[in-house]
Amino acid sequence: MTEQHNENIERADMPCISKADQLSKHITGRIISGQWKPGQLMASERQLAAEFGMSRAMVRESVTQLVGKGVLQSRHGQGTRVCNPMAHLFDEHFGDLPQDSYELQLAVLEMRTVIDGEAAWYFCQRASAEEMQMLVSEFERMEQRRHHAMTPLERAKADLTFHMLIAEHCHQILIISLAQLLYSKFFNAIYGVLGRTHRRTGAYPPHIEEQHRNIFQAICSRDAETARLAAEQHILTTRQTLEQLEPGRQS
Amino acid sequence: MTEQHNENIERADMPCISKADQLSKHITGRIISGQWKPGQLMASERQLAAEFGMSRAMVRESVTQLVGKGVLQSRHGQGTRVCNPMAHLFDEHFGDLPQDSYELQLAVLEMRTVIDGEAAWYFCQRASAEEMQMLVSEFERMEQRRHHAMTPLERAKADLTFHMLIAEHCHQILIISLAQLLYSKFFNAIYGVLGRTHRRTGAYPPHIEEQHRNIFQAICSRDAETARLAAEQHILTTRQTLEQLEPGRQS
DNA sequence: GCTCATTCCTGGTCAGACCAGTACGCTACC
DNA sequence: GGTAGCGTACTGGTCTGACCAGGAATGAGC
Repeated sequence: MTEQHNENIERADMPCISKADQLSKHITGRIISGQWKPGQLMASERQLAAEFGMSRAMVRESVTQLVGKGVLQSRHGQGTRVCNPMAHLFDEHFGDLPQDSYELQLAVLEMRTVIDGEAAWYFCQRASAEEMQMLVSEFERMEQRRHHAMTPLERAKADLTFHMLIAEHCHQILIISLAQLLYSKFFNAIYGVLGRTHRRTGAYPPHIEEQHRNIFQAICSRDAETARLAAEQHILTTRQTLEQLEPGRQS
Repeated sequence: MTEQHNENIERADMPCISKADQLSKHITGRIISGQWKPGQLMASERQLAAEFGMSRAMVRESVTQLVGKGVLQSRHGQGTRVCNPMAHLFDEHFGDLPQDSYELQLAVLEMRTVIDGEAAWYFCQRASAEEMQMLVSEFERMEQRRHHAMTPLERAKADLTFHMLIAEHCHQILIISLAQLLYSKFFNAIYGVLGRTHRRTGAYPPHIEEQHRNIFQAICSRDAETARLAAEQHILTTRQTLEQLEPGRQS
């Protein structure tokens, strides 16, 4: 019986699946599962060949397939990277928007509400112990630098690091992809508000650190729902800060 | 000046174009130009490698790319074929239509008007001397068998051969692709009328041979416009034959 | 502290071999 | 004469090991 079954399965599956195809599926799986992230440098062809017990020729064939599909991108002398599957759509729709438009900043905050909330939620559910430890270390580093004088750009980069660390390790391909695109393409739209607040008040918005700590603590206790709420609240407060900076434009 | 130009061209083009990519473009070009037809078996990887002066590995990489794009299809032990670029669309829209429906037969004749007309036109313009000679030979063979008794199926196949010979060598990828699909998918819809006429009258529609000769002679003199008209007239008369077979359904 | 050359790693390319399907022609049997 | 069976000569699939060329990191020399 069992043998019969196996035979059928083999008959149905084997005839068309070459080794290269198998590898392609495996790689795609790793990407979809978030194990390999967009932008990440893959292991070299030689390493992959060793890891999967096949020749480099087969790895190359598989990589060629995936490059053709826009999943991977290889560069001579540099390596092969995972492409961001959302990049194309993102560029298409948000191509060359002016970064300083008020409406764009609101729209970006709208998106951040979803992305940062989900990122915190998935991080709680899926991050490994090592990844959690990375977050702890990063947070401690931020706390230490808390009272040092920082330029708006430094401050923005520190904030970016915190949020991206959560997103990058949330093991959810969609969130990772979108977070990368949002934070890189709209860096100015996101962090311009920091500079403007600093210029007017001589300090950064006061809620940031406390809310970061709220997110951090919820994540530390793996409380996904609380983490999501804390992340959403963080964006909400940021929105209020933005609205106070542009008082005439509130609806 | 010229050197400068070359440099610029190289700078713009070279950096990203690998040998495999070059071959892919070359192969695609041959297909688009009608030099390699859909369904045709390509030269083997070893032959291509020799022809293009590169290693088989590069040919394989190129073929892998094109298989990924659905341009080629390779089968172990058999070879690599050019795919019909219209097959997907065609299947999508005309999936499992009943072959005997009157409306379908009319629709198919409508399409044949365009396809056979254009095929004849392009054949006049683009066929090589060898291809013209092939048509002459085929036509002479048909003339010889003219008075032999033929079953409807044999008769249909002879007709198919004549029309496909023109289409296959018209050097127009779109026409070749569509003709292949139309004549293979709708063989019954196209040639059912032959059998029915034969059953009712004991003979085949009398106009066919004369009109084939008209098409043939126009093509022989490379008179593209006349050839197109002759082909269109052929389909028109076939349509009238069909309508006479189904007298109650004329609109 | 910066520049430049070395070095190592990457993908790109090649040659040659063998395995595993498929097609085709030949042979031998019915 | 026709057909089943077999062998051969192809095809793509896979492996090995080598070398070239581009990029990045490192360290020596200025």
